[in-house]
This record gives sequence, C-alpha cells and structure tokens, in this order.
Amino acid sequence: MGDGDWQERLRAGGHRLTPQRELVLAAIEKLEHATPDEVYAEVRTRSDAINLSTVYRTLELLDDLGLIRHAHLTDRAPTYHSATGHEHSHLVCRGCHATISVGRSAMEKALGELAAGHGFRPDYGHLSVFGLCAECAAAAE
Amino acid sequence: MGDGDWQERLRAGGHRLTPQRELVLAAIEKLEHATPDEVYAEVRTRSDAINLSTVYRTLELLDDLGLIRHAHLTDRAPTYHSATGHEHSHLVCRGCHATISVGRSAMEKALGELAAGHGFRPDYGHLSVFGLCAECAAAAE
DNA sequence: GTATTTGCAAAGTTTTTGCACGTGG
DNA sequence: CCACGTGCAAAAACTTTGCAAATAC
Repeated sequence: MGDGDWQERLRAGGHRLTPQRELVLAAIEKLEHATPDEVYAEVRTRSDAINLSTVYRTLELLDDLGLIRHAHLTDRAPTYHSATGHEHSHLVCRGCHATISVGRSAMEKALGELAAGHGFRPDYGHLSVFGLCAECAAAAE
Repeated sequence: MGDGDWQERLRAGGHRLTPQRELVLAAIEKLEHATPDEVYAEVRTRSDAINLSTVYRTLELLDDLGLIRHAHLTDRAPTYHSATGHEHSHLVCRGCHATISVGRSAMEKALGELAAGHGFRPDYGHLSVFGLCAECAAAAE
C-alpha cells in the first residue's frame, strides 16, 4: 500500500480528511500494536485536538476501510495495528504476554491447506494463537 | 476426563463443591458454547440460586482448573465451552458468523511445526481463526 | 453553503469488588 | 466451628450515542 493512499481511500468512501484521522493513523503506525486507550494517549502527547470518542469512531472507520486491522491479543480490549506493513499473525503467551509475530506467508503455508479443505479463507492479519512461550511452558511444568 | 473428576479437581485446589459450581458446569456442558450471560440465563431456568457475579467468579475458577475453556468467537464477550469433550479449534466466519470446528489433531498437524520453531506451545482449545467461509468469500467478490 | 465530523456529556454494556451473611467440610 | 463461597449493591472499565458547534470541501 502506497504512501498517501489512505487519503484516496477515505475520499473514495465519501469521507473527509481530518487532522484527527491523520493523527490516529500516525499513532497506529508508530505504536505498532495499541488499544484504543493507548492510541488516545499517544495522540494526546502530540496534540489536544482529539477526544476518546473520536478515537473509537476513527478506529472503526479505518478498520472498515482496511487501513488498519485489529486482533485480540488479550482477553479484553482489541489491539489495532497497521495494515500498511506486511500482514502478520501473532503467537501470544498467556504467561508473560509476550507476542511473537509470524509473517503471513509462514502462517499461510501452515494453515492454508487445512483452511482450504473447509472452503475457508483465514484473515491472517487478525489471527492470534494463544498458548505458552518456551519459558512459561517450562515454568509451568 | 472422567465423570465426577471435576469434584476431585475442585477439592484438590482446596475449593468447595457448591450447587452453583455444579449448575454452571452443567450449563456449559449443555450449551456447548456460551457467554457468561447465556450461562446465567440457562442456570436461571433451572434455579434461582445464582447470581451473575457468581457466574463470573465460577467461570474464572473452572477455567483456571481446566474444567472449561474459553475462546473469542466474537469481538466482544468471551465464549466458554466444555473441556471434557475433545479439544477443538474454531474457524469463525466474519460474514455469517458460522463456526467450523476443527479437531485438535488436524490443527496441531498444521500449526505444530511452525509453533515449535518458535518454542511456542499453542492452546488449541482456545484458538479461533477469523476469516470468511466459502459462501461469504464468494459474496464479497 | 452544507453535509460530514467532532467534542462533550450522558447513558449503555460488561465485568469486578467490598462486605456481611450463609454454608460445606 | 470457621474458612471459603455467595448475594447484593455499588463501582469500575470500556464503548456507544445524541446533539450542537465546528470544519472540510
């Protein structure tokens, strides 16, 4: 996805290009993974010109437009991340909350056949595999 | 997991065997997949002797003990299910919310190598892969 | 100019917590 | 008995909504 493409995507849907939308998108790009609250906090450090409601509304819009994606890395609060970088899945440790990113191609190679057998097309960018990392698994024994 | 084993599991952790815990467990077994609210509603049809707080507390306890598990089939509200049946993962369609169950062994065969390469032990019973089923994928084209 | 977007405040939903009473072992 | 568990009500955490004012185009 090209730079500045987000501006066209907004316009294509009849949406307007506002500072708030630009700030939220920039925050997501910077934070990589963030809850709505964290996005709000990040934007606030740069400007007062935003409200938490707007963050929610903007995240929803950007998600609909495919400019960002969200996954559930914890049991509560969705985590948003950029869709402009390469698509990736997450391995999330229940013990220490470490998250390991796995490139789309590796995950697709693993899951593709199984999914295809069910006629299913996985959304790899949304996928979180919960479990235990090596250290926490060892500690749990 | 044997029948009545749940009673021993409770006791082993120094927990007591209460009617509420039995009711919640029975509701999960019956409903197969249920949010805390749904569990509460089901239990209420059988008895007034429970409170929503207790449902939350009990679900958490049973989950800790491994008697039930929870997954995130929708963006909101965790869904609990029995851990006494065979462990399975879910393919969840974003379009029509259909859920396809995939046995643990099939999923493990697909993901095992990738996960092991990261020293990661997936919790297959918790895994939900979001995406589009065949029909919704076709409709989206 | 005007339709969209925002800020604000209020309400909605879901989940957690404190504490006195009840109860299983 | 008495430590653990429950009910109740209140609070906390998170998200959505209505409406008037502001603003992108």
